[in-house]
Amino acid sequence: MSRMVTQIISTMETQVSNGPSGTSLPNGPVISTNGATDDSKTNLIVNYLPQNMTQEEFKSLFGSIGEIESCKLVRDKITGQSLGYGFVNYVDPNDADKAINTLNGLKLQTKTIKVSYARPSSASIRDANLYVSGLPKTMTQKDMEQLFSQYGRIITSRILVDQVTGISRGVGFIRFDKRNEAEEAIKGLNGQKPLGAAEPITVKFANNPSQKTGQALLTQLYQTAARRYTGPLHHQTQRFSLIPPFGKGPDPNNSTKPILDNLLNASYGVKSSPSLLPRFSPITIDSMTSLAGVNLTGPTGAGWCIFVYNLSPEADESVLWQLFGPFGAVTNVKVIRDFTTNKCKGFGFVTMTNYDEAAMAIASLNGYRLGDRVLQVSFKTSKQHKA
DNA sequence: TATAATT
Repeated sequence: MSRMVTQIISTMETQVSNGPSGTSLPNGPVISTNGATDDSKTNLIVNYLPQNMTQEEFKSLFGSIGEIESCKLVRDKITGQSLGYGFVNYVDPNDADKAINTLNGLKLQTKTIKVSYARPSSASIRDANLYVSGLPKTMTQKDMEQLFSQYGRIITSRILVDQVTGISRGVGFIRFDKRNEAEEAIKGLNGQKPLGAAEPITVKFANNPSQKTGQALLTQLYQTAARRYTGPLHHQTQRFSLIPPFGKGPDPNNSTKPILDNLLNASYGVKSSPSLLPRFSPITIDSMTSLAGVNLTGPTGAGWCIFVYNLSPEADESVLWQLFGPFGAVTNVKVIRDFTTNKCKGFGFVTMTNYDEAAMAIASLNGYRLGDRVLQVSFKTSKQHKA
């Protein structure tokens, strides 16, 4: 089980822009002559969202750009689990454009989200994802795209690499715009040797990632349950009580602990965080919070409120998302602005769901140099509240 | 030899 956690595969992906089609208007919803609304310039698809991100967090993140007409985090119909992508339809096409420019590539926990225009929904674009294996280890993502591009428009491509060495694992994925393009690629390339390759490649339709093995689903259950608990870290394993499918010995608590430790450590999101981060140390975090957090407001409803001081007058919400997003679930960010000038008054607030992630963010970002300023970051206290 | 891309 713990092996599955360490098996996270690092990948590279081309960011393909799905440009909106049709003529462009400066503002407002586009109404075609038949009365149907054309949302091609306002509707976005967001991919590679963290597994634990909620609909509320999703809305909060994209709502910080502009007024949203509608948004939806897509979930598995049966399990209710996030499928890792969603849609945001803005009122104003300019905000959709702004969202792509400011949020595409944003790092959230272990993910780098992708924000692009949604293609018009249709049956012809479904099931157009191919799984490719037996690729020469020297073949790059560009090489692979070049090979497949003769069969149609490529939406995404990816070659899986060993996380430690960075060397290609010889397998990858190609998503075409249309299913029939994917079919043609299979006909043309399955069993063929790429230019100069020793072995033929296998090209077939990819399995649907939502069709998981029982064990993978159980892992996911554990992750979800573990992240929901927001107490101090050293209490986490002893308070945790999801046992039956995992316990092999007479004391399921003991046999479960190492698994949980792995899952919890994997959930800190430290790996993808800025290089300035110190190594994770539960003792440091705990002593810091117990000494400095005398007047902690605590997890009031939504989560743990963090006070961020010494932001520049130009700071905006996206800065706070970028700073705190890598550490875990962020439910809300707010930059406090002067009423008349609309400039940041030098501080803001961030709400995070989980105590351990909030503590990690504070430990890492307090004293962080942002431009020519040094940030002060702490749990919000009642004293600061009055100020 | 397996990633969360169409509501």
